Formats: sequence, C-alpha cells, structure tokens
Amino acid sequence: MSDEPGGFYYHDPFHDDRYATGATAFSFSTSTNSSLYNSPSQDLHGLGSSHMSFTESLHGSTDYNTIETAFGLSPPSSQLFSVVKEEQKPLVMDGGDTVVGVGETAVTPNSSISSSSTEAGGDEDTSKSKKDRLQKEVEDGGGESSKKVNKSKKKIEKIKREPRFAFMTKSEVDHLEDGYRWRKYGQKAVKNSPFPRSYYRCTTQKCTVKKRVERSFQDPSTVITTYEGQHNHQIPATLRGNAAGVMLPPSMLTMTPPLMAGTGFPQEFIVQMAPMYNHGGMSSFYPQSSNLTPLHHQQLQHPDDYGLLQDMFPSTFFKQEP
DNA sequence: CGGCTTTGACCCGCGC
DNA sequence: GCGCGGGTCAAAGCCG
Repeated sequence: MSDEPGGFYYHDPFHDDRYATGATAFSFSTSTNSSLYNSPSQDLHGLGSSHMSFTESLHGSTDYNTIETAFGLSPPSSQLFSVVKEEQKPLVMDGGDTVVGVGETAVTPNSSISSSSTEAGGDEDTSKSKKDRLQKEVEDGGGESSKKVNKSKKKIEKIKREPRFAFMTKSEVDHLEDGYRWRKYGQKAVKNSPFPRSYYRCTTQKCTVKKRVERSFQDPSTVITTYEGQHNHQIPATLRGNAAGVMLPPSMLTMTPPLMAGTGFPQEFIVQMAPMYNHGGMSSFYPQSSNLTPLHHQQLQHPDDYGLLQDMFPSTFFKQEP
C-alpha cells in the first residue's frame, strides 16, 4: 500500500507482532467532550437487551445476531469514526509501528477513520511456536524456580486469544471512566510520541481484562484506548462517583452495562460502527483526513456502507431492530 | 490501612 | 549476539 493515509495515520495501539492474528479488533474514534455528562441510559435501550459482549460476538464462533441488534439501535451521542476488524491477515504496516489503513471505499467525506489491528485469537504460526516454546518452558521448568514457571504460564495465557478493541476518543482526560475499575500497572514512553502509554488492569478478581491508554501524537486531543480481553463480571455496583462515571464523556455515556459487562468495551462504538475495510477482505482502515469530523450515525444505514459492513459482518449482523 | 499510582527494573521478541 | 522497544512486575510512596 503505497498511499499515505492522508496525513492521519494511526499509530498502532496494539503493536501486535508478538500476538497471533485472527482475532477481532475494532478501532473507532469518537468525538467527546469530557466535561459534559449525559444520561447514559437514553440512547441504547436496545443494547440493554443484549447480554452478549461485543467481544464475544466478534470471536470466531461468533453469533453476530446480538451485535446486529446493537447496530440497529438508536443514535449514539457521539461519533464513531471507524471500526476495523481483522480476521486473519495482519494489518498493513507502515514501518514498524504505524498501521496504514486502506479501506478508502468505506470512508465518507466527513468521516475520519482510525485503523486498528488485532491480535490474539489467532493460534497459528508465530503464536503457536511461541506458545509451544513457552509451554515447553513451563514443562521443563521443573528444575527452575516456580517464579519462572509462573511467568511462563502467564505468558502462555497472554498469547492465548485476547480480543482487542481500540477506539479513539476526543478527550482531555486520558483515562476515561467506562464503568469498570481499573488499576494502573505500568506506564511506558511511546516511541515517536511525546505521550506515554498507560497500562491498566481490571481490578476485579479473576478478571484479566486490560486496557492501554495513550494519546495520539498526531492529534493530542485524541485518546486511543485499547481494550484487551473480556470482563467476566458485571460493572462494579459501587463505582467512584456514580455508575456511569462522572468523567465519562458523552461518547461513553451510550454504554450500557450488559454489554460492557462482557467486554469492558464502550458500546457506543457498537452503535456507531463505521465502514472500515475493503471489499476484498479485511485489512485496515484509514482516515482520509486528520480532522476527526463526526460521523453521522446514518452511515450505518447507508447502502454502500452497509455493504462494506456486510463484508465485515454476517448479513444477520445488520438486521434492523424492529 | 487498603487501594491506587508511580517508576525503575526486568523480561522477551524482533530486527540488524 | 546485541540493542531496542513493548509489556509487565513489584517496591515504594501517596491518598482518602
């Protein structure tokens, strides 16, 4: 892909080379005003009926019907710029860290799209070999310290499919409240970016969901959040502030607990999924301009976009909600 | 005092 | 083999 992403290219939040491909990941952007706060329940009533997590829906054995419901829902309060799903092929990478999107046909003039890559979920080739290595390490680790063994086990688990979803949000705050409780466990400087990347883990016991938050160096006002894994619990009843999160930007307010419970993933994204990939199959998706112009939610119903999305999701996915 | 953040160290994979 | 970069760990400190 020789075309430059029109001035806006997405710094790959996944950096997935060590993870297997084949999982699903979406990336979307939202324009938010972190200082505002709306009622989170007004937009996505339909979603509330679905307990299927978005993550689950995007897995290989996915039943997209649930998502379809989500997509056919009421207009979100924020703008989704793009969504990307990558099944098996890795993203087209520009250099090492930059994901170069394609999907030009899916881009509408007033939309700005981010691209995403996905990892995890895959179990072929590289990940397999790595996994085998790790497994062997664990097995042979009898003589080694238990610490080492534990680490190896952890790595094996890590290599195992962990669906990831990335989305971009216009926000002044890095860590957006999404209803879950997160504990920061690391921060690293990002190459070629003045902004550090923060690593968070869900504090709920046995929940292995993680998320990474970094600010786009292309657009400092944009926060790139990457969720990894699925929540195996409901949103904590007692959240600091209130359940919806005082800091929750409007874009996040469309989230509904049932879905969030499954993914830790903002449902607004579901509602405003945008076309994002080529007809020929999933690759990546790219913004044609750097301005994060809000994307009209009607896009989802646009015939062309619909078609694009159909490429990405089974037809049932877009069945309109009565 | 518990929960959280900070931050340097460490581990690992990858490219050269 | 070495260096780089990403991701994670864990001790220390902070805060309510």
